Amino acid sequence: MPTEKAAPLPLSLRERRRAVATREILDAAEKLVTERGLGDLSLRAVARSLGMTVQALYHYFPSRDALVTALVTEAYDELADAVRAATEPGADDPAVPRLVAAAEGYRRWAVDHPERFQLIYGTPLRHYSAPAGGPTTRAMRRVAAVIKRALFDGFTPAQLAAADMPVLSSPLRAHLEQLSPDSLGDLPAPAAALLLSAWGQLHGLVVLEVFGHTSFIGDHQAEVFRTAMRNLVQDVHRRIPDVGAGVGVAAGGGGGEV
Amino acid sequence: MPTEKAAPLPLSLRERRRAVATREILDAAEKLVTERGLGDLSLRAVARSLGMTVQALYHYFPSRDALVTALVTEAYDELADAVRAATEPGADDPAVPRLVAAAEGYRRWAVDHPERFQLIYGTPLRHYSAPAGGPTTRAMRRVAAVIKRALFDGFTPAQLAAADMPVLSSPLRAHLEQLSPDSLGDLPAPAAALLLSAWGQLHGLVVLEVFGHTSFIGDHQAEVFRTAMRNLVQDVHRRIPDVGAGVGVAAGGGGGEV
DNA sequence: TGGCAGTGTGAGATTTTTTTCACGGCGGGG
DNA sequence: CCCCGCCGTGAAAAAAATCTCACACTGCCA
Repeated sequence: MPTEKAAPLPLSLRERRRAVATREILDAAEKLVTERGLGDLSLRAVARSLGMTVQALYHYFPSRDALVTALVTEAYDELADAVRAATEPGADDPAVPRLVAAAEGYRRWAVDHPERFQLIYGTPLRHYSAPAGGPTTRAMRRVAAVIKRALFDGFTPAQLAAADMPVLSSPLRAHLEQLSPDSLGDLPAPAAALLLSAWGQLHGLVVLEVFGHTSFIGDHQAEVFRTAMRNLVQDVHRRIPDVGAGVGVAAGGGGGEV
Repeated sequence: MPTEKAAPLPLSLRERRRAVATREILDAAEKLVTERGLGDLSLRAVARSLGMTVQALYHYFPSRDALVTALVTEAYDELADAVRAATEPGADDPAVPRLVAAAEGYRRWAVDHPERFQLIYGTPLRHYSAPAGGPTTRAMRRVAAVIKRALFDGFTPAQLAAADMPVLSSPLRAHLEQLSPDSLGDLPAPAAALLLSAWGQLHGLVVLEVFGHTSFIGDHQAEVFRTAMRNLVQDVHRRIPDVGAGVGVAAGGGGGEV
């Protein structure tokens, strides 16, 4: 519930009841999705599972798509929170690099909520497309921001600017550096490209697992993922120079400090 | 059409017509998917676009799911063919590493056929799940096999066995090496893990792009992808020792073999 | 040449979906 | 205190989906 903060506004009782009801509807929808699967998501089903009639829901959501949009947004937010929580200090073994912790938080949430992950990163709903520039887009960026922090916190802008990356074309450099600062705009172009690359690897393995394309690995998914992420950290550190004080980078050359 | 090979069997004319009709149905379905989107895929729609009635289709496919399975299988096969073709010698600039060529073939097919890619790697169809161990599974493995060849052809088993990877648990090693040889069973465990990692990165970037999560990159998707893949090749080569010629790790600088 | 299998149509049963409209009760704010 | 608005139900419109059953034509195989 990241949406309740410092709001001691004199909420009318009416509004409180409305908020509660809305919350119940969303919870029912999420429960329905996790239990019966994405294919059975419909206003009717949600209403049934609440013991209400379909028409009542229209007092809370103007259309089915609005409900879906709310669900998608919440899923993004929960994913972002999960990753953030996983990277918080003391959350885990401090010997684990931040990026690995973040990646495992990402994967953990995905395998714990496969349907909702598919809701976000698949396209499982007929005739639904997220409103352009809507809340889902913003929530999406929030996830990216969390990953960005997990990847780059602890590095100086100078280090990032000197990342060892192939030469990028100047149009691309310009485009990347002109983006909104709350997405990737505050990064030097090579660092932005590096982030995309890392996110790609992270996301790719999770997607393959959640969508069942690596089932032949059996019970060892977690271990495979972890080794891949350790390698990723190594590779990233090899590309970011150690000007001045290198903290975590000892891990880079060594790979040793298991 | 990878399914027609050395089959001068005395096909009955009846059977020929049947084959043609089946082919037409599949083509119509694919056209429909690419033009109207995945949400509108249904037997009725396919029938309409062929000027036939729904019931006739049941003479060719016993159910909607059977048709979908055929579509999925064909999509896998086409993807595999596209990757294979991209890696064939002379297909492209020989200075481009094989893995990069394969990756770009993979991406190319995905962005050229986004709906069919989503059909494979998303879950866009209500109440459809592929038959376990069915043709889709085999077609899936074919894709993996092509990528495996693109990654590892040119390396000796000794090199692969000596890949610089974190220590894998012995259960995992055992599991990986006991897999069927036509998937990953013929690889040393570290190489198998490396393949999964590389496939993950490759797939992840493509998925993010095709599903619209990196639209902020605009027209530069291809360039971002290409640099990421070049880095991937570098990283892979850094992990596979160059027994004999000592070029390997110098490649850190030597991404230069452009 | 005779019959049957293959191929198509017509009609329909059944289910499900989203969404709108009209109406009733209850409670809270002016 | 009273009225307006919120919240819920009942009924129904409109559309679309899969799949079955009975029937007709046609051309191929024996």
